Order: sequence, then C-alpha cells, then structure tokens
Amino acid sequence: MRKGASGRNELIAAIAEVFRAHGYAGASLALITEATGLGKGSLYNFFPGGKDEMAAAVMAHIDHWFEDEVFSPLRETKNPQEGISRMLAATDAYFHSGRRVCLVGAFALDDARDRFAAEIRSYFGRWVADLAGALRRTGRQEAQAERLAEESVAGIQGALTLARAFDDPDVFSRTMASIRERLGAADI
Amino acid sequence: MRKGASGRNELIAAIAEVFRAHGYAGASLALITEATGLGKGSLYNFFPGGKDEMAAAVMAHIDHWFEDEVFSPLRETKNPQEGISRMLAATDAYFHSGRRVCLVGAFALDDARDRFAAEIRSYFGRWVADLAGALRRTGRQEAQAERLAEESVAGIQGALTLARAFDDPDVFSRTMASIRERLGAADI
DNA sequence: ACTCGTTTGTACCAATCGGTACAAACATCG
DNA sequence: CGATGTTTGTACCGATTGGTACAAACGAGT
Repeated sequence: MRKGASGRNELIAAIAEVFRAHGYAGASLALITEATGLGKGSLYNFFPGGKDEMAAAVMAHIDHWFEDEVFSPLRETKNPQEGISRMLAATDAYFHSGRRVCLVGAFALDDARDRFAAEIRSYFGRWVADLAGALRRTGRQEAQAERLAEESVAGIQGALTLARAFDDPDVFSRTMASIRERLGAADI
Repeated sequence: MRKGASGRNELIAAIAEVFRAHGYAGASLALITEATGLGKGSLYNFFPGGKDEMAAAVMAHIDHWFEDEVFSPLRETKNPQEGISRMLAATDAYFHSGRRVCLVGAFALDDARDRFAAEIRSYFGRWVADLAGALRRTGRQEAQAERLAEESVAGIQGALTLARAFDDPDVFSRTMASIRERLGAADI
C-alpha cells in the first residue's frame, strides 16, 4: 500500500460507495476500478478473494464504525438519554441526513443476504439490543423497551427508503425528529 | 398467449418473484427463463423491450394491485377507520406477514431507482397521501395526519427490511400491530 | 384440410462478467 | 548501488450477460 496506513480505509470507503449505489450484483469490477482508480491487479492484490472479500471488508468496516459511534455509546454512556442522543446524532451524520443509503439494509433485501446473513443479523441485532438496553436504563419495562427499539431501527431504515424514493432527504430528517421524541419523551 | 387471458398475469407474477429475490441487476434472463419455464423466444415475444419492459410490467402490475387493494380503500371507504383497517389487512396479506419483500422499496435503494423513479415516487406518494387523507377524515389535523402517514409507511418498509435481516417474520407482525394501534387510537 | 398469425426452441451475437497470470515498475532498506 | 518484496498495468481466460434471427411447431377460423 503506497499511500500510508490510512490508504486501505479510504480504498474500502470508495468501494463501499459502489456497492451502495449499485447493490452487490450491480457493483461490477469495472465500476470498482473506476471508482478507486485501481486496476484489477491492485484490487486482487489487496483482496485476493475478489468481489466477495471486498464486500466482506466493506461490511466489516461499516460494522466497526457503527460499533464505535452508534452501538457502544448506547451501552457505555452513563446517562442513557445521552447515549441515545449520541446514537441519533451519529446515525444522522452517517446517512448524510437521508442522502445516503444503508448498505446493510440494501444487502438484507437483495440476494446478498444469503452471503452475509450473519453479519446483517449481527448489525441490526446489536442496534436493537443496545438501544433496548439504554431504554431499559431510562426506566422502561423490558418488553416495551424491546418493542420501541425495534420500531425505531425499523423506522430509520424505512425513512431511508422513503427518502430515496421521494429523492427528498427531509423525509429522513422528519422521521428522525419524531423518533428522537418517542425515545426521549417518557423516562417513566 | 396459449393459457388464456390470465396467463399474462401469472407470467408477470412469476417474473416479479425473480426481481424480488435478486434485484434488478441480479435478475438474469437465465433465472427468469427458469422461473417461468419460457424460453427467450417467448419472453421477447411478450416483452419486446427485454428486461426493462419486464420490470416495467411488474411495476405496473404491483401498482394496480396496491391501487385496488390498498390505496383506493383508504380514499373511498365511507368510514376512514375501516379504510385504514382494510389497507393494513391487505398490506399484511401482500407481504405474506413479513416473509415477502417490497419490490418497489428494493428498487428504490438499488440503481433501478433511476430507471423507475417516477413509478416509485408515485407508489409511495399515493400510499402516504391516501393514508394521510383517511387520517384527516378521522379528525386529525393535516400536519399531524401527514406526519403519521409518512411514519407508518416508513415503518412498514423498515419492518420488512428487519424481518428479512433477522429472517423472522414476527418482527413485521409486531410492527404492523403497533402501527395499527397508532393509526387507530385517537380519533380526536 | 388449409391458411394465418402466434408461440416456441435453438443457434448465435458482441459485450461484459469475475478472475488469473505475469512481467514491469516501484519503494524500501542494507 | 544492489537486493527484496510490494504494487501495478496489461493481456488474457472461460462463462455468462442481454439481445437478435429465424424456422419449426402450434392453435383457431374457415
């Protein structure tokens, strides 16, 4: 890797955008070559496993980012309401306020789900479980916390879909505001 | 068409399942041939425009079904609460209680969105607008009705994503129950 | 039985797919 | 400078892609 230690992360980020825009099947090596400026020789040098390994690396990269910025604040912040606020802010930033799509969600719909079933399940599973944990710590009952967490994550995913469908990021912002309210309101 | 008038609808339904399972890019003619039992000769006889026309026919087919079973009850049922109930029941039936995926939603994420932007926007637009109309007729204020409708449709889409991700249709059923409650509760 | 339009299978096309091979160009370090 | 391991571009591979051509098989009407 020529460009120093951060080169691989930037490379993975560039590849991620291709998968995001075209899905697994639609992300051809030609598109990846174009997006990264790297020929097939380099690509297969960094990812000997080919397209599959590239997608796996992208998934792992996303997973780490969410673990650090979204999930772990939910678990480890002393004040659960602050953890929830941090997760909402990070989520909003990550999805560029609705202009960006969730690759894991897109893979879940597509037949890439079979390939990455474990990673997809783990990603959403931790999101829901960690949010439910924070909600419990605000005083909510377990069943209610679980349901609210599930609905919130689903709401975020659905809002991303609708924002893309309408080509209108405001849909996402409005839904995020509403979710923030539902999650914040009662700490009964 | 040999098999009578309903043959085309069945053909479109079979093709729809291929797009649903593999996305636009992943739905190869080989898969469509296999799923329909029809050779390329027949396929291009019925859809001279090729894959694009097949996808367009599938989209139109879905659009008509939702118009008849989901949107129009929202607009035309005298009692708006009954219209909402009918739309929820039809939605649950269509998505096989969470075991089936929303093709329009999947296309919205994928790069098929560019091809079918108008159809996708119209589909979700009518869903939200007609639901908001019914909510207004229950006595809600316009702004609140609009927001609730948008969140409900987003919630349905997100629940489909999560149900696929967890491979657990119950996620969808739970979310649908919760949406039913939110939509039914107050007719203030 | 004969015709006529539809439906079907097969063979074929150029383009692109993901992937491999490998030698030239490179950076790094003694 | 020379040696060594990494990075890169190019050429190539068989398989598959979406799409076309077309003659044989078919069904319905007379």
